[in-house]
Amino acid sequence: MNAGPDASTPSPPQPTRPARGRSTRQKTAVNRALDERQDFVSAQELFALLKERGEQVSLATVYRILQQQQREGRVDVLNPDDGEALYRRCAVQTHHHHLVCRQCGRAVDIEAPAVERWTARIASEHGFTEAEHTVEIYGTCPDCSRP
Amino acid sequence: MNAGPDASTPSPPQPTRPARGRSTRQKTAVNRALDERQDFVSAQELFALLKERGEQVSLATVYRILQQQQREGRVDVLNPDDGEALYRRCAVQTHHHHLVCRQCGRAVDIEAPAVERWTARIASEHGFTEAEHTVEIYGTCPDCSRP
DNA sequence: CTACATGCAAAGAATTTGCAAATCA
DNA sequence: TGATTTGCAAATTCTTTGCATGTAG
Repeated sequence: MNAGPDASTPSPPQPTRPARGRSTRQKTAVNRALDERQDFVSAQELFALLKERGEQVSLATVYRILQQQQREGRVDVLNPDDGEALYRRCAVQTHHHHLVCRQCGRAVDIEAPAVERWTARIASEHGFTEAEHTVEIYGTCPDCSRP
Repeated sequence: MNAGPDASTPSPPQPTRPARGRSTRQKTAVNRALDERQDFVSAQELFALLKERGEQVSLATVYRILQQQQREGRVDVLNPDDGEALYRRCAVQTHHHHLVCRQCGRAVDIEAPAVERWTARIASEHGFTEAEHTVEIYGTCPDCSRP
């Protein structure tokens, strides 16, 4: 997507694209859950969470809403090795990375212009074009490592 | 990129465990294919490739061999967004990253001590322990971008 | 009213697993 | 021989889709 990591771009005053489509009970519920729990969660977890809470939203709809928001750039997505995608409503809308807790999904947004520049340089040095990159750090957060 | 014998490296943590288990026709075939085609391929592609070539190996076995080698640290695995894991026999056995062509799977090994240090620092600054990271660069290689 | 949203169940895909038969050492 | 390996098919998981019905605007 982002072909030229341009860290020097001044934060554009265009935060969240206005939510598309109609406003429905389901979207509201999903959004509320995402806003409250600002940790990475899987679609299935989110679904369980909503159900537990009494909200009636089908799993398919959760997936649909999630991918719609992904398209709109309103949620960040992670693809860990274990085959379950993780979603999160991020504070920052600009390109950034994450330091994620494996246990609870809690995450810290990381911005690192130096890394952006580095990846761009590596790619161009090897003649690769349209470079994108993936940089995520996984660990155990202070709370979860406390015995 | 340069992964050559580094005499100055302090005793490297024994990465290449001797191939385990028995040697079989199937393992030989899979290994040969992996060694020849040193690009990232999915299990399914590898399976098709072997079949095409006349080698008789079942898909399940390809998966089993691949995950065994992964455990042994003999292949690197990538988890792109599109849900298919990609495997590759790497020249380097030490920790490194990749610059991968989206089209053909061709990859360049990248070593970047600075990035390693950076991720470790970020994690510890936030009190995260047992930090690991994912750093991959995707792009279009010179050959594939040629019209 | 009518295009978009949702629910449900079925479909898909990638990967794993149970188990009997084949095979390497 | 005897423990591994393999093949095959069935099972699992996460995710997507088809279609009839519901509903926001």
